[in-house]
Amino acid sequence: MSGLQPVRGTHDLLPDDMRRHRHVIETARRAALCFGYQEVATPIFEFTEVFKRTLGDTSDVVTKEMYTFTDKGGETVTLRPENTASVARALISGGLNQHLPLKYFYAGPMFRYERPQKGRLRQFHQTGVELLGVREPGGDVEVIAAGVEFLRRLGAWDRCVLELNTLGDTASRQAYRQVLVAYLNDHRGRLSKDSLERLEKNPLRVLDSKDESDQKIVANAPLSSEYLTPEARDFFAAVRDGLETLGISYQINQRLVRGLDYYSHTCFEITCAELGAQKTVLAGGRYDGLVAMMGGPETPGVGWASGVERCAMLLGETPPAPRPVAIVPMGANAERKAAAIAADLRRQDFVVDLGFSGNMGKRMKRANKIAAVAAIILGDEELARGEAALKLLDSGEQKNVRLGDLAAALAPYR
RNA sequence: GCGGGUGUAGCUCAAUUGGUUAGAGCGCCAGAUUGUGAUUCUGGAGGUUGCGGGAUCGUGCCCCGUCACUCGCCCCA
Repeated sequence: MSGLQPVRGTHDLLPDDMRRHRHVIETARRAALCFGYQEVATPIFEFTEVFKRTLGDTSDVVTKEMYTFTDKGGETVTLRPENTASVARALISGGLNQHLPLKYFYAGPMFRYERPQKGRLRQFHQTGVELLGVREPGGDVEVIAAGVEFLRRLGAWDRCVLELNTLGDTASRQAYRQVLVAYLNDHRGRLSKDSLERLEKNPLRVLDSKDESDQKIVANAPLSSEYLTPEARDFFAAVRDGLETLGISYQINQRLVRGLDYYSHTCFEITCAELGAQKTVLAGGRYDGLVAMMGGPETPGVGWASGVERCAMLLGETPPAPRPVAIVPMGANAERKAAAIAADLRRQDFVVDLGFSGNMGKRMKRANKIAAVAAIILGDEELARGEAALKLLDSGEQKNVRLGDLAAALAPYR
C-alpha cells in the first residue's frame, strides 16, 4: 500500500463509484425538474458569518465541524457545511425576493470536520431543493412529495420510512420549550451527561437521546403537540392531509427534532434502516425565519437535503458505462482511415474507442476489455473493396459492411 | 471529541501456540496465436506484512506509539 493517502474523510470517485454518484444526482435533478425546480449553484465557500449566524452558535456544525480559514485578503471564510444558508444568502444578494416564489434544486460537495464513518465523510455531497416565498402548507407537501418521488425513482422508497413532526411556530416552540425544560430539570439527577449538556444548549435534542435512562424520562415528558397554537395545529393538519391525498405514507415522530436552529413548523426525515447509524438519506423542513435572520426581507422557506453517498449505497446494480465501438486498424494506411471513420462516427454521437498502438490481437483484447459492442476491423483487403469487417463481440458474428453503411449497421447498438 | 475492532500482492483471503526463502484464487503482463477478442493452456511480474519504536537468539504474529479504515457514541445527509 502506498504512503500517499487522501485527506481523512475524503474519497476519490473512480468510474464505477462515479456512475453511481452521477445516477443519484441525475435522478434527483430530474425528479426536482418535474416539480418545476431549477438547478442553481452557489459557491462552495462563503463568509463564515453566513453559516455562523444561521445555524445557531451552539450547534455542533458551527462549534466543531466547520472548515474555516483566513484567506490572503484577511477574510474569514468557511467551506459550506450545508447549502440552505447559501441559497438564502444568494436570495438576498441578488434581490431575488422580487421573483418569489422560487423553486431551486442544487447538487454539490459539502464539508464538515467530523469523525468519518460509513455514510459520513468530511467531504460529502448533497442534492436538495428549496422552495422560497411560499407560506402555505401546500409548499411543505410539494417539497416532501419531490423528495419521495426522487427516492421512488431511485428504487429506494419502498425500503424507506418517512417520519414527520412539527416544531410549531415561534409561540408554540417557546411555550413547549419552557415546559420541557422545567420537566427535564425535575429529573436532572437521572439524565445522562450528554443530555445535561443538551438541556443547556438545545433541550429538544434530549427527546432524541439513545441513552436508556434518558428514554425512560422522555417517555413521560410533555408532548410538543399539546403546546401548539391553533394556527400551528391547523398548519400541520393541512400538511398531513396533503400527504394523505397524495398517498404518501408517513409516521408521526414527536421526538423528531432538527439540529439546525432555523427550522420551524414541519420537519421530516426519511431513513433507511439498512444503512446503520447514518441511516438518514433525506431530511428537511420549514425555515420561515431564516432569510430575515440573515438581514433579508421576511421570506418563508421549506426544503430538504439528501446525502448522495448514502443514496448511492442504496443502489443495487452499478449503472453500466456506455459500450463503445472499437476500431481495429491494421497497418499505417488503415490507421489513417480509422481516424477518419472514428471522427465521423463520433460526430454522430457513437462512443468510439481507437487504440494508440498494438497489433490486431492486442487491439481485439482491448476491445473486449472495455466491453465494446462491436469491432470495426480495417485491413488492406477490406479497404481495397471500400469495406470494413464488422464483428459483433457478444455473438462473434462477423460480416463485411461498406464504409458508408457503418453508421447504419451500428445504429441498433448505439 | 469519546469507546471497541481491523490493517499481509491491484482485489478477496491463507500462513501450525513466535521458528528457514510470506502463499493461493482472481486480476495484471507475456507466450501458444504476425488477420480475430471473450474460452483454454503455459510462463512471468508484483510484498519494507500501514508506518515508527521496543522486548526476543529469532516476529506477519508479542508490547508501545502513530496513521488509516471500520462499528458504536456525539452529531448529522
